[in-house]
Amino acid sequence: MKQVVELLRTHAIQPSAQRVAVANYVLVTKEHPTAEQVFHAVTATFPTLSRATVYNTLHLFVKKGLLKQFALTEGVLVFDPHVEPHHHFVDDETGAIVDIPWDRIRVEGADDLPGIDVRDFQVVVRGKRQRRRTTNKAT
Amino acid sequence: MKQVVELLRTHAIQPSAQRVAVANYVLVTKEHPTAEQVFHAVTATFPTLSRATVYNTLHLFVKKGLLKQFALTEGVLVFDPHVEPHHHFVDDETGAIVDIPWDRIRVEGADDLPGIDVRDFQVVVRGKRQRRRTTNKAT
DNA sequence: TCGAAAGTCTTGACGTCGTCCAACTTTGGA
DNA sequence: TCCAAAGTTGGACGACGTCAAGACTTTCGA
Repeated sequence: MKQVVELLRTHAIQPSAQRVAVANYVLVTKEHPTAEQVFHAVTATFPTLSRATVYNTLHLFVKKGLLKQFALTEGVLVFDPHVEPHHHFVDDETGAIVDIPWDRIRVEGADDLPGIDVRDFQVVVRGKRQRRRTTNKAT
Repeated sequence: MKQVVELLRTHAIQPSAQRVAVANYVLVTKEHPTAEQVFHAVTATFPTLSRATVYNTLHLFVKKGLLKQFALTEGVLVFDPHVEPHHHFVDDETGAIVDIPWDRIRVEGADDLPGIDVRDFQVVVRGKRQRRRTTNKAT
């Protein structure tokens, strides 16, 4: 709680009650929530929060570097508090998005493309999870 | 466009007038149009074509393997008649999507992830195009 | 030729996602 | 305290996409 306020301040963001509420959800989650998921999750405990404020706040956080924004699945933006470079796996069956550590995949040549100033890149892997072995958690 | 009719037939698709009209745009373009762009482009010459038919037709083409579908930029699906594996570059400034040949980037380890049946993967590169000399590169 | 069945298309309603704007409230500095 | 700036709200709006019902077409057998 306190550390979120500090975090906002160090990023030159006024820690209003609404922003702290959004931050406490979206900066802590391990999921990759959509804006609507953030809206529903936060209004559960902060009912007067408006949709516009959620969108304003998320965009502000992106601009300030607290979040990254992706469009990996069908037509909705997701937000990711994990801002260091990493790759993503998208489960075809559920749409779930899972982080893949940067070192797990080696990429050569992506930052050296003619005529392009590369800002960043990532590998997007699609497929399905194997449920048979390798799980100690039954679904 | 006889060859489009043939192409549809060989993919077990009834070549109705509407489908041929959509195919003549979306299977020929080098762009990565959204469904709405397809709708507007095709209705320009086929005014009675309905939105639902465009969506139905695009999904049918995807199911039959004539198109691929991506969600790379802000919240809209794009369709790509280039169905062989390749990578993509997204221009931050314009949102334009450009194909990158598969051989241009080498990726190791993406198809060997524990617990995942990989269907396909691609590298998504973001940045901006160099228009002239890049002296004034801020950030 | 006729009629039925299957396939295809259209209309219009609907839901979601996201933006915009004008009005209101809160904050912080002088 | 007062005022301006910053932040928030609700509602309207538009883009995107889906769905169901009915109409229209094509096919095909009798």
